[in-house]
Amino acid sequence: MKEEAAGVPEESGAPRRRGRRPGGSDTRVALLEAARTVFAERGYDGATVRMIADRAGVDPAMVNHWFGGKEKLFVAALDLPADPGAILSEALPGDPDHLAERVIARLLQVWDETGGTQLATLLQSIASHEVAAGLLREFIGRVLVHKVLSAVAPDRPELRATLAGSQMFGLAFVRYVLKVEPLASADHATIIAAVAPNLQRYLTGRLP
Amino acid sequence: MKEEAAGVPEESGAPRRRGRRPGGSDTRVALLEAARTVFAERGYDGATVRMIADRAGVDPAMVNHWFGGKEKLFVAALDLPADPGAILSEALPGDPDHLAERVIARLLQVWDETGGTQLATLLQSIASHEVAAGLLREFIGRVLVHKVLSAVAPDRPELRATLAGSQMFGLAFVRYVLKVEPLASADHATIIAAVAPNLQRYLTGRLP
DNA sequence: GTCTATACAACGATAGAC
DNA sequence: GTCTATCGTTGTATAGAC
Repeated sequence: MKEEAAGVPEESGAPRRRGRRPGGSDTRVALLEAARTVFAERGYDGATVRMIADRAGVDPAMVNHWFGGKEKLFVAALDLPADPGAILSEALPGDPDHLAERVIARLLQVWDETGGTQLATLLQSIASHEVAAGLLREFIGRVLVHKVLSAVAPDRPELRATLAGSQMFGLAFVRYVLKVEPLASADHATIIAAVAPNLQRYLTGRLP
Repeated sequence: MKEEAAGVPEESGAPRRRGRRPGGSDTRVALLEAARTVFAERGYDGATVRMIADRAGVDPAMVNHWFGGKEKLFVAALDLPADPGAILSEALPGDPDHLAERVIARLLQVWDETGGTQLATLLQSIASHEVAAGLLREFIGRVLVHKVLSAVAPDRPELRATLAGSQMFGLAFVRYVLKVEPLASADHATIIAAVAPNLQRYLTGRLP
């Protein structure tokens, strides 16, 4: 507990104005951006509300005011590095036997756009937090199964989707989070040639 | 590495003795065992030094004394929930064309032994902690590459190892951490039949 | 004037260090 | 064992938009 209210040891470089800000500024958006950055750098537990508020240049209490707590802010900030549904829709048209190649190529392209850091964050968040795990579970079940597989494969779409998801999840994790060589530095062509046949088997091949 | 299995007592209900312990007992080993249990149950951040010390029946200060801090204890404790090297060695003898089946079968057996919870926390620790990520990186590079692949496949052992690792990592994560159905509840035979051909291709098949 | 976004202070909890 | 730092959260007074 702190009782030293008399002395003023605190010196902030920039005096923050109290009360409502002038019309232009938007605390909510600033918090979301800061949250994405800080969660990306430190993970869920490592990121503190105070860090995020600092980065956004606002008071920590704003997190509660706008989002209702750290966890809710996390969920709001986890607003997808790229829209997976859109990516899959793009890959669907064309030869079904080469669907896997198109999917992997597009995913690698999107993942590498930010140097993989944004994806790494998402994966770490998913791994370390129940809420994020639930989000991914829902995504795999809904988008992957009913959007892709029902269009190309008749039998066991759920099993195919989870198998395909496990391969892509593992690939993403090893490449962008764990950064194991040589996979971390391999070019897209190599990865596509290596992984596409396996993914294709999960999607449309013969399963037990 | 194996530390001597000196009579390590279970913690439950044992009254805490004071002063120097009799010759046979080993605080270091007790802490390591306690650390494995607690890290497995709560993850890295969720596990506290006090919990571990409590479980080991020793003072928290012993963690600093013997290991120099929580992180160092973690590294020391993460010396295998089940020995992957041994598992791979067991799977090596036999028809090389069915190596993947044997590996997956054995891994599933070990993973499921604890209901998957121990594996789940290990994976989460790997995902959320730099140290653990480094450990896995080293494991994939050293054990997988030089122990398995050099015995069965001549070309690109590192790439094969990382690809195989990504598939098994993804499978483990989706099944035990994310618990996505139907993969989470699928029986071993189904998973083996589904995944083994893909893993086999990474291990010994034709690669670009 | 009313409403609300804001800043500041402090709380109880807890974990790691000494 | 004790101490200290810091966490997420809450209460409250205030400044500015409407």
